Amino acid sequence: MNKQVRVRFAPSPTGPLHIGGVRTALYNYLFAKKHGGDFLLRIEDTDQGRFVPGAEQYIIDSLKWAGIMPDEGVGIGGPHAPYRQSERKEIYRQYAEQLIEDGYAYYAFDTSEELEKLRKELEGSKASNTSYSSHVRGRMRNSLTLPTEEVATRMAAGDPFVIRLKMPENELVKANDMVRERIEVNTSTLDDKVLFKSDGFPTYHLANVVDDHFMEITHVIRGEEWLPSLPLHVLLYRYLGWEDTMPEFAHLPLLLKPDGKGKLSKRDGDRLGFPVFPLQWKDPASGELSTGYRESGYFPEAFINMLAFLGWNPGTEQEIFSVDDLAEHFSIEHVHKAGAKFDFEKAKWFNHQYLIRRNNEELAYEFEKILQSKGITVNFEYLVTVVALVKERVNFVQEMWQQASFFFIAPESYDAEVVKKRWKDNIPSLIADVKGVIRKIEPFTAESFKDSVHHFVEEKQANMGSIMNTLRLSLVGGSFGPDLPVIAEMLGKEEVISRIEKALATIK
RNA sequence: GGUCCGUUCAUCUAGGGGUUAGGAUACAAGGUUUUCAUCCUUGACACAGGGGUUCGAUUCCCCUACGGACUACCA
Repeated sequence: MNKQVRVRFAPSPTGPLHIGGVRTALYNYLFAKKHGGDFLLRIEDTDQGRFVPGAEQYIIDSLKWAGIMPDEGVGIGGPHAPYRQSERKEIYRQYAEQLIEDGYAYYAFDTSEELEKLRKELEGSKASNTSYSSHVRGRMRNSLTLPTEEVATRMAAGDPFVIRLKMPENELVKANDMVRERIEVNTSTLDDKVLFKSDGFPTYHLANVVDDHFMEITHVIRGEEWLPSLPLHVLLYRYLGWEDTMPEFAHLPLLLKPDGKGKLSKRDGDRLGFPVFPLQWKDPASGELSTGYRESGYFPEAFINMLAFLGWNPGTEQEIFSVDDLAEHFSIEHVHKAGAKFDFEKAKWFNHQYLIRRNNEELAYEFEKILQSKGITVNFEYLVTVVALVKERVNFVQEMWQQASFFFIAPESYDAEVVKKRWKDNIPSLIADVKGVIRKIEPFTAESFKDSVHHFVEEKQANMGSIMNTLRLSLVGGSFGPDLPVIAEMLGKEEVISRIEKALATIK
């Protein structure tokens, strides 16, 4: 039975998508592409209380930026529309009711106070199962304990109720996980999960199973936080009569904090100074702004490549993969079992790798935008040459400014350390002499500049290092940058002379 | 507390009953670059611990430790 592969990414619009979510989406996408299947985006907005305006659009925009385009789903449509669970609300209740009819679920009328009381009592006891379960359901207020008439009366009166799964006692549920293989759990350790809430919405567990079934999902690839509820989901498929078409499951390792322990969170990004979101996000409630990978200068391809390697590897030593390459080589078998600590240094390295592979025109185009924002306009050909000279030295396009600003404007100041180290007492007169030599160079090229300076140094029996480095200091303002003769040629004779004069007049 | 999952260099990871335990990032040293960066070479750095099974265990099993997730009318 070679069914068409169909996978889904099903986030909740409760805030900005964090990079762990993007990775989950990515793995789903890669799996679908690898198998020629479909990747769908479903929005799980069954919790009205946690709904955050803008979060859904943020998810869509993030996926788009990352190049993870769904084949169907919210914002796209498709044969199983709608893909937003709030718009599918009417579908779920009948399945919850069906479970009750078949004896697998029941109505519960317990108030939150009663539930709170139960929780306190159970936590204080030595009970191995401290939840609403088969051990206690017999003494709670539900359709299993209440007389049939009272249940009917309550229902007719519109009393609030939930529908809970009647978790069987002492049954071994066997489930398979593509990453971890066999998982076995005794149902006595599980609880009677709420499937249908008193506000008329299903919980994740019900909605997820119903939707995955009707949307013909073949593989559920999701975060490891769902592993504990896998047995419940398996039971749900079984009780709903869908076990023969139940999808396969793969639970992905979590993304952990770079330092210390625990799941990666927004706070870590703030604390350690790196983005945890793909795109910038402004919290609608607090107005707080969080930066994103896009705004930090990451190429989406580099971001994706970096993310792909957090928990997966190709089994070879290749590390640079385009999205298409990833799709071709991806396999669940190579997903690591343990959580991955996020390594920001490696993320930067990935971006550098993509940056140096980009063609100069494209980079020049990006860099031009930054220059324009600083009020600098410059010949594009010149810019392409500058980019070619500095691209190896930066991780991000915006870093080109600090590496190349001297190509556009004369240094405003001179690196104090370099001045201290190089600008000795004999330098000003030597540099003034070099200036005279430079003035005579014709034509003014990197080659002729180099030859003239060499010749000068020999004649004066001066120290080459001190001349070149002080010239560099004069032209760029510090001890960095590409080959000095090349810089000189780019700048042109007049500019070089003027910068030397400025340095002579300014330093010390 | 309970349930489940996990544990190879600092980090991401490969491997897998017999290996000099491999690669990448970061780090260090040297070379190249008369600067810086790149680049090249080299270096240091790991199988959590204890029991088994076995001729042999880092690899398989058990226990412990540690870490994580879950334990809501949240997903």
